Amino acid sequence: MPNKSKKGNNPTIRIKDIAEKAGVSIGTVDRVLHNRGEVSEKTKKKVLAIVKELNYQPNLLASSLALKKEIPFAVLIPKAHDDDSYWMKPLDGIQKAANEMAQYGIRIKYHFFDMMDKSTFTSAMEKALADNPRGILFSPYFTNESVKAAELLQEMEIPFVLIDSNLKQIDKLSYLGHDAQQSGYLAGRLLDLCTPKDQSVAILNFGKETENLSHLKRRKEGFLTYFEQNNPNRELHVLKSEDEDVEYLASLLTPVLRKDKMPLAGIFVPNSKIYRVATFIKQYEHEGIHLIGYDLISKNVEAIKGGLIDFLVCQRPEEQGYKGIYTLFEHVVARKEAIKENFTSIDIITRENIDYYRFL
Amino acid sequence: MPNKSKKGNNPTIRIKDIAEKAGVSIGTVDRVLHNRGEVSEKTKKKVLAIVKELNYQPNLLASSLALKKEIPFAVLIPKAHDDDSYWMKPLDGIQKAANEMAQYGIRIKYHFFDMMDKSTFTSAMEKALADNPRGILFSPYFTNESVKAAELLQEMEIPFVLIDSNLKQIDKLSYLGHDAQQSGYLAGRLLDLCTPKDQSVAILNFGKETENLSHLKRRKEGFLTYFEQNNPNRELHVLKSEDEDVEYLASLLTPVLRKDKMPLAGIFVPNSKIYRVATFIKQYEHEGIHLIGYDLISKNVEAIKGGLIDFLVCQRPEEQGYKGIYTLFEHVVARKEAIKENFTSIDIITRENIDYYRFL
DNA sequence: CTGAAAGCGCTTACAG
DNA sequence: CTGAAAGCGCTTACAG
Repeated sequence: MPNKSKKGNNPTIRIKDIAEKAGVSIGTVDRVLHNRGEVSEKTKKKVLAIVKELNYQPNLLASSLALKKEIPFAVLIPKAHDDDSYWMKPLDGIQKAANEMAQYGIRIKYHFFDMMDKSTFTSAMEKALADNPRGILFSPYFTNESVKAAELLQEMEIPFVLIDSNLKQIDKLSYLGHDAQQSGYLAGRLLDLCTPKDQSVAILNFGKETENLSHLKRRKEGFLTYFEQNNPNRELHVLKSEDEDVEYLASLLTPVLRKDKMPLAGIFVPNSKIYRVATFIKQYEHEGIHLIGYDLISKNVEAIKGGLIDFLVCQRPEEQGYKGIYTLFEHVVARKEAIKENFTSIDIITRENIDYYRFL
Repeated sequence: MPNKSKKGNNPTIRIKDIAEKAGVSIGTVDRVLHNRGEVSEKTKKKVLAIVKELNYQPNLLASSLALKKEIPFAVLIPKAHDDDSYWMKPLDGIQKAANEMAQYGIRIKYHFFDMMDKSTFTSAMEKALADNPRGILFSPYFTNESVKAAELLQEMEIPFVLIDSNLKQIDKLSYLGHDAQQSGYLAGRLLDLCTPKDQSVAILNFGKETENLSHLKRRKEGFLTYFEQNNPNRELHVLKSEDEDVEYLASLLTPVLRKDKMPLAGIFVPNSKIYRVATFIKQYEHEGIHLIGYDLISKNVEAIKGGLIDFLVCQRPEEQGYKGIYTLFEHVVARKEAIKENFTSIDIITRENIDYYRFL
């Protein structure tokens, strides 16, 4: 008997329709659909054939309503030191997704680890697993520990997504984040574009950097590769600062500025610390030197609005968090395929478009 | 009696809980919640007080399931001339949203109008209204006709969102699109940044332009304002091309190139036609002139990848479509507040980040 | 191995 | 003006 649903012109197929067509009860159809066993091979085949023929699509609303059961997810990301911390941003996206999916029973348990202490990651992962989560989102900040954790998750058949940095060799549900090498390459191009070709440029790494190291390395590689390929004659300074202190920066950068010979026209910092350089530039009145850095933390926002920074490369951290949870949700609830390497856009932010840059 | 839901630690409030607390039936609670009348003032007040006290949040899943009714939306946008047309992009976003919301009963009827014929817009709007849509998304391409339509919709109390261009004076549910003026301002800044200060730049409008005119005007204003405010001494050519033909472009641009005096260093086209200039640059071997334009149509993508275009400003057309439908959905189904002027990000695309630029 | 029944939270037509 | 009941599509515990 055709379904009398008011919805749609071509009527929606319900398990009831399948049951009738197969001459079984809806309970049996459900057992087949969810592989709950206790069905003879014969009826199973029959039901599956009809499911396919009618192109049955389960009604997620009805399913979630009837299940009325929590789906626990775990999130493991670095602890944000303050409200301005980079790690607040993925968290915002995760929470937005959590709110939207609460109706479907998704419950998220957060576990924050200390970026200075590997053991906190491992113990956080243990705690997370104790809840028997149906999915995990984590940032593989400590590579070795993360690989181990990932292998364990594979064994336990718990799907997981990675954000911020990737574990290339690991088979995850999805990676959400930048192609770090390419973002460095882009930074090279931007700096090349806005500085005279006969002046030098510098890349400056902060030694006390607590961010993921493989990230920084790849950004630097990309930056250097750009100049190798496109402007090999450009003089390049590769600098490392042990300290974020302005006086220290001055002692490091002043020799390189050499206004007479090949003056320094631009500086690239492959992480969110570019605002330190901006402070130096301002205090020592070196305005005119072009600065490129990463991430929209508020000190950088201030510096870009003040005209001290030209470009900030942004990796959509909120989107990484949001899509990460969404990917888990789609996999677990809707049983959809996920994209393995879901690189987020490499966004270019200037003083002119920053006020319009937002995540949903 | 507390609810025994397995979900959540603080139990979800159901209408049943409210009914019990108020000493009425769930039918009465529903009548109050949906203002269906036929309830005494006294019980109404009592119920509303409890709703507020318990912070009741309706379960959208159950509601949609029980309603089992179509929610018709109408979409009115310009007809895409071919698959490469700009107008395919908002359509993609609209369709993505439509798919996600189909479970909730959202049904979308599309009405495409001809950008060369105002009357097709008016008749499309009439057809759209004949279906009694619960919400409308449209692009106010023809300003006068759109204002009239908007006023009619207000009268009929049909919520509507605008995409692509805005009707500032009209009270819509939401506008999704660029701040056109600011995007032109950004283009000015980018061109200024990548060209030597002692060379000239040009803005080129295509006269046969069929895109929304107010858009173009504001982009141009923004561009000119940038130079007024930041580099008033820069020589600026304001050009208008009656033809997209390369030979015509050559006759127009060659006099301006003046390699001897103040050579032309960059050209800005405030719409998607920048690829025509790229073709001219290539054919006449003027490589080295910086080009900035709009929109990721495939001819522009090709030119930016070939290194002929430096920057494309992108207005996230897919996102405009997606969020437009989502806003209608939230308003109609979830009764949420919408943001009136929801400017989309002004994205900067280069050869280096274009392959990573994607919409969900 | 299979079916009938109750229930998820909300909506609505009907009886009073 | 109000309540009891049936139903949306799916899930599950129980009886056979």
